[in-house]
Amino acid sequence: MDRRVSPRTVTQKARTQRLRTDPGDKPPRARLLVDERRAQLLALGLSLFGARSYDEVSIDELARAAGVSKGLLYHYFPTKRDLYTAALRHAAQQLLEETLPPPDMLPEDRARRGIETYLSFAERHGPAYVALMRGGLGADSEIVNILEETRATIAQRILDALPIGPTPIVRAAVRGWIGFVEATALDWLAHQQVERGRLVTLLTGLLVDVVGRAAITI
Amino acid sequence: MDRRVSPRTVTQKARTQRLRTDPGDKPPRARLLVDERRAQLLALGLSLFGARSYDEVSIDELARAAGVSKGLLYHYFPTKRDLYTAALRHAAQQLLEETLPPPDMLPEDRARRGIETYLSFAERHGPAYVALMRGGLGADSEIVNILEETRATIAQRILDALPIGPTPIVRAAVRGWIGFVEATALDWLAHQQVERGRLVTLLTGLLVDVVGRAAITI
DNA sequence: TTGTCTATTGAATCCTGGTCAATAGACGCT
DNA sequence: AGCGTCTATTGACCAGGATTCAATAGACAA
Repeated sequence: MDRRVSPRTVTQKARTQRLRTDPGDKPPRARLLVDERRAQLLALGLSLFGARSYDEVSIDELARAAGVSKGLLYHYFPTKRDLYTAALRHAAQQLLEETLPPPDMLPEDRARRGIETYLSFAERHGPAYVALMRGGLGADSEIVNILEETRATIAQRILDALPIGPTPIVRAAVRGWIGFVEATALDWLAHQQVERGRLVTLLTGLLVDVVGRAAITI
Repeated sequence: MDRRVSPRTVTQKARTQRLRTDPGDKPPRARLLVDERRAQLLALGLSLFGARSYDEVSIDELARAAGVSKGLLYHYFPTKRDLYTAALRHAAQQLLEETLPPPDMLPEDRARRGIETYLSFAERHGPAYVALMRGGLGADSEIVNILEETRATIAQRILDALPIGPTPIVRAAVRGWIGFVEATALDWLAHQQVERGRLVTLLTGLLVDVVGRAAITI
């Protein structure tokens, strides 16, 4: 990936005609603030990577959809993978922010609120949520880590609220419960066969079951 | 991907020298039966794609590892993705075969046996199992389908054994439980912090909890 | 031995990820 | 207003990996 490109022999004529291919047909360059442009590209990346798999979305397509050149994409993100990673990380951070319950709630209400806001996020950010969930499916360690760190944060919120200390099996059970939540959330997004409130009730009740079961599993 | 290649202008000299670059250094062509060759390529694909991510494994590398030409790979599988897909499908079929409990068992014992054989498969086929679960970066719909069909088959085995009819929420709960199993299986493979029998007991007990909870969730 | 079928090959082609020199937008200063 | 500076933006170019394709050789039957 660190390619040594051969020196370019640029003729005098090519030099003067560079970037001047029929300028009459092109809109003028639109220069944005760095933050604005970066945010635009992240949102677009999430949108496209949420709808199709990573290698189905080419840099060319991303550039066309954003109305910019490929070179600009590389100005902001060193590689296509970096854009993908940044977009997923952005979605993960949003998810964690939006699912953090108020600290003055009772633990039982916090769990329910957390699950409610989780499903709400999944619904409002449909493709971005799917991209995040599927991104973690890859074997690329950096991207798996984004999702695993997100899960670990959520797990820690749960463990912090438990009246018992976290044994390995309780940790594993909480991790499994998060897998349960993700599977039902994706199933729910895809099929919409269960009413949301009912799903929240199921997930909340199951958290208690899971922890209880794990605590007594010898 | 359906590329129209321009007609090749092959000189008379190039035509007679085709496939004749220093034949003294090459082993003779080894022609295999179609089934044998295909099975070889699937096993190799699973091995390599299980160890590294999809786009880290090139067609060149696959060909070299198999001791064949790139052209042969394309003779058997239309694209690199098709080889990948076929390999995953093969792993999924193996998983379903090896986790099917004997039909004359009691339902409770079937569930435990199913879970035991599932974890056993995950352990024995480590990287292949992980590849199946992770499917590749932002897995495309065909690959997601392989995994979803596998899960649906497992879910149907569970639902068939239930004394109650499957309402949408029971279906969702069973789907969630499968998510739970997968999450804990992957966690267990990665960290080995819980003894396997204990995990089996947890998962078996939780299946009862999950179904019971779903049945009463109004 | 000859003919036929097709698995196998390696060179050629193309597309996508990435590079890079030139340019133009934006701003500050005189 | 004009000039200088910085850098976002561009489009042509490049290389490697995915794919194509015409030629060849292995295997079998007559």
